[in-house]
Amino acid sequence: MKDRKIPLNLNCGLDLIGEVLYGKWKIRLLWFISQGHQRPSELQRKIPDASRRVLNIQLKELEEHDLVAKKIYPVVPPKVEYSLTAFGQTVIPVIAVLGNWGNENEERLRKLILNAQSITDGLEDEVIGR
Amino acid sequence: MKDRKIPLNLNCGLDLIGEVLYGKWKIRLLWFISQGHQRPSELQRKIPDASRRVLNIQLKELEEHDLVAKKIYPVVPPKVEYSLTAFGQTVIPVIAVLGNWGNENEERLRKLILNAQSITDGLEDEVIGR
DNA sequence: ACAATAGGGGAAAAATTTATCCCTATGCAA
DNA sequence: TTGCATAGGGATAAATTTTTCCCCTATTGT
Repeated sequence: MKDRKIPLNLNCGLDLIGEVLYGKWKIRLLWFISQGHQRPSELQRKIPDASRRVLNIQLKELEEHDLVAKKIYPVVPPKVEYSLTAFGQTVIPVIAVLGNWGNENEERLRKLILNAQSITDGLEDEVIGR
Repeated sequence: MKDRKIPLNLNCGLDLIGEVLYGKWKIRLLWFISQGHQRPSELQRKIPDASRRVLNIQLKELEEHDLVAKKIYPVVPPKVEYSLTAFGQTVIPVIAVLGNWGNENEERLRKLILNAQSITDGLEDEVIGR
């Protein structure tokens, strides 16, 4: 989150949760941390499609938003562990609800998404009274 | 959603729901439609910070993902109404969970977010005198 | 004739987010 | 000695998303 030209909306609960959860990998980071995968290298292996850099950045944002805590052990090679804060733990059930909906509708969603990707000519809009 | 250079992940439920709900205004669009605000101009008034263009685009994506249905009445001036599909209705409780968490933690989130912003923006040191 | 209305869409610019590349440091194993 | 694992960061490029600007439809009312 850099200097913004476009101001944030923080009007309602949806804006607020959006602000802390929006980010390509954040939800997954929270999820994997809640599953006990706490070290950066572990998280990287769990989320191989993300670059190391972005994971660091998003972890730092999660930390700034007090959803995760970071513990640095002063050893060499470095050792770091992330854990959920008490506050962070309260968001896990919310994430679970998201994931459940996705899982329950897995096949359908997969089809719809892939289909939408390939459609350029668009759907036939339903026209009333023609 | 144009041609992508970076492939989608559609591995788990979280990926899938992310794919259909990701978009700055989509969740709000679904929410307001579920509240009975169905016409584009109404939605625009409800979400004045979004450009008309993006709302159209995101509505079209929601339509392609079968979360909303669009009815075009062949009258002049044009009349259009969006409504949730049966499938779309199943995602409303999920959105409600998000919103509730945000509302329950409203004050805290607001502080955390504004605070994090000023960290990365670099706090202007208060200059005494000058 | 012309504005107002209600809805759309193309092109390009701006904003934002992610990815890529290269660098730091230490200790251990081959 | 080289390579690997650990963690992190700066600079820059690329990808993606959103905004801005301008144009279009067709009818009704002034």
